Parts: sequence; C-alpha cells; structure tokens
Amino acid sequence: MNYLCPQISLMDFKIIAEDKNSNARTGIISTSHGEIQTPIFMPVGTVGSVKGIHQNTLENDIKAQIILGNTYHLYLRPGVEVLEKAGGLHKFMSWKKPILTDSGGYQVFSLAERRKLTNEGAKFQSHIDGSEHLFTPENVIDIQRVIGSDIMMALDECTPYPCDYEYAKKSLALTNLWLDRGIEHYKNTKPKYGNSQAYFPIVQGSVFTDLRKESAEKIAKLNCDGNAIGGLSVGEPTEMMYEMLEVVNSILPKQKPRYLMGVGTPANILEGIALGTDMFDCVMPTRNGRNGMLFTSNGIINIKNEKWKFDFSQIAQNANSFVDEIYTKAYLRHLFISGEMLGPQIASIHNLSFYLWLVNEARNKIKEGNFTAWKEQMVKNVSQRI
RNA sequence: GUGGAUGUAGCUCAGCUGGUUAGAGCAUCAGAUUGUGGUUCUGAGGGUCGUGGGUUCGAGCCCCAUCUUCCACC
Repeated sequence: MNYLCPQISLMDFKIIAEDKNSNARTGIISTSHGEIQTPIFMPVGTVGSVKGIHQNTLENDIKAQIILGNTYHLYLRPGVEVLEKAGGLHKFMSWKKPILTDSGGYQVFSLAERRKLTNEGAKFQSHIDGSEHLFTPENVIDIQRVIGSDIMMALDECTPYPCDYEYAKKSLALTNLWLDRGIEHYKNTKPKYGNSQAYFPIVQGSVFTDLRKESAEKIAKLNCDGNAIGGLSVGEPTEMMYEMLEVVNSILPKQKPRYLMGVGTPANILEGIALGTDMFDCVMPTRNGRNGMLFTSNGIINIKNEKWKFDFSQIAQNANSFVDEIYTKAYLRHLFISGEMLGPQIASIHNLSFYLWLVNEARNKIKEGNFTAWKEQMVKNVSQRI
C-alpha cells in the first residue's frame, strides 16, 4: 500500500557486506546513469559546476561517482527554460554519471531574503535580484524533472539550531505535509529524458528524539528508494548529531540507502558510516579548500601558514591525487598568498580526492571485516591539526 | 642659490582650535567555514609621529635649527 517509489524509479540498492562491530555496510546503488558504490561522498556542484574543477578531472582523477546540483540555484540561474532546451543538466554540464539535486529547501532558509512559509509552500526573494518566487512540494519536483537528476529531494524546512521544541514540532508537521503532497506529485509525473529519477524524503525533528522518531517512522513507511536525514550539522554539538543519527538510522529501512545531508568533516563521515549511513555531501572539501584548508590522512593543514614557506615536500605523503605528487607545500602556499586561482583548484582536487579515497577505504575495510578498528584510528588521525 | 610644499605602521594616507592609551585601508600573521558566500567573517602583531632643541601643566599639531623628497623660479 505504501510501496510507492521503486515501481516508478527503478533505482536499486544492494548491500554487499556489513560490518560486525558497527552498523556500517557497503553496497551498490544502481541508477540509469551508472552505479554508485556506498558509502559514498558526493562532491557539491551547486550551480552545475564543482567550483574550479573540470568534469574530466572530477571523473578520472577525483573519481567522483555522483555529484550534487541545487534546485534553488539552478532554478534562479540559468533557469528551467535553458535547462529544458539543453536537454537536462547532465547534457548541459557534460556529466554522464549520476546527479542528486537538493530541493532548495535549505537555500530558502539560508540565502533567500524575505521568506514566508505557508502550507502552500515557501515564498522567498531571490538572493540574486530580489525577485519573488514560490517553491511548493510540487513545483520543486517539476524543476527537478527538468534538471533530470537521478535523485530528487523533497522540499523540507531545515530547522535552525538552537530551535525550541514547539517550533521544531510545527516545522516537522509542515515538512510532513509537504512530503505527502510531494509523494503524490512524484507518482503523477514522469522523467523527461528517459532516465530513472528517485525521490528521497527527508527526516527532520531538530535534536528532539521523539520528533526524530516520529519523522523517521513516517518516512520508513513510505518505502522510498532512499531516505535522507536533514537538519543536522547546523550548529548542534557533534555528539548530539551522532545521537540523532543513531535514533533515525535504527528506524529507517535497512535495505534502502541513507543519506546524511550536508555532512561533514572526515571524522563526521567515518562516524556516520559506522552508524549505518551510506551517502554524504558537504561543501567543506571545496569551500575550505578554496580558503587554504587541506584534509589529509594525517590531519588538517592550513597551507597559508608561514611554516610551509620553505617546505618543499609534496602536498600529502599518502598521495591520493596527481596534485599531491607534482606540487609542493611551498608552491601551493605561494599560490594562495599570491591569490592565484590555481591554488584553490589544487586544494579542491586534493580535498575531494582525499574524501573519495576515505570512503573507498571505508568500503574496503567493511568488506575485509576490520572497519571499526581502522575507523577509530583514522578518526584520531584526520582530526588533528598539522 | 631663492621661494613653496612634504616627512605619522611594511605601503598609501587620516589625525579638528595643542588635551586621555596616535587611527584607517591594504599588506603580514593567525582563526572561522558542514543540503557552497571563490572577492566572506573574526582576531592579532606592527609606531623613538624624519632628527635635535625650545615653548607649554600638556606637542603628531606651535617656534627654531637641521636633514629627506618634490615643485617653481633664478
């Protein structure tokens, strides 16, 4: 009766191995744009571009298996007309692998000028030109149909932190109302370009266990192709995020991929995997990379620091990317200090390569059966500052 | 040589009629960044106010000398 999504989308998820000492698992998501090995990190390409990175670098060097686009941004620019005439985002940006699009709910709350939430949807003003727009659970699906993303996200309200219980409860009720309408509209619409398009609902409920449970239980019953956890890593203590994740993952169906939205640091991702999460996205490797922060298996480097001025060693000892081997710390620092655009590009390639390496290692360790011990050590390593 | 202007943080400059701990931008150094702000945010260090005298309760500011740099005129 609630078995809605798989019949329509044809997306498949197969678990290959499970860790004995944690809830970590590794598997494969199949889409019509190819397979995704989980756990996976998805580079963020908000406006149809992973900032500073060519698509061929993304595919061949970084080995990204799926990237993100954003409905809010793409709807404002270039707009649905361009995207439709281009034949969808895949063609428009020359990316053949899967794309997941966020619905824009988060952006309405973080970027838009004046916003007003009603049962109908979210009315907001563009951060670009101030023009007024309305997102509804239905039209964000229509826009994502035009984009042609392999995974579409439901419109939700991302609650801020801190957030009082009453607000969180009301907010969840609105997100749930929007979700029911979204599911209905999803059933009644079709992909435009022949590829399968899954629809992921989003668990909310702030940091309140009962609200999170209520939200996860509702969503579990929908039996969609995958399920997302939103409203975390918005300022709450990390431990609280893990607690919520544990509660939610114990309820969301095991045989469906679980997507923790917007997370996070390398340590966050490793802990998230241990708690049974399969998909992650975060701007951190690219945004922080653009500002000179490098993530490595030995810890975090601020490449702008003076101590690297005469350090002619390669960027990272455990090279996960060609940039690690051919460039030195001193040179990369010089590029940043000089404001050269090659600096942020190299740092972004390095960071994304490291993130993709990290989840690949996690997959290997889960298959080999020694994930937990490896994870414990790695969390310590990646969290220290060099 | 004469006349005029100028000198304050690494750089470019504010600094009122003489009044408390001399400021800004850039640069430097460091921090932040979690469903994207590449140009964002925060903090820190850095000064014998050209030099030497003087006036004054008190001088970056007034007076004298001297040096620097620039301009004009002989």
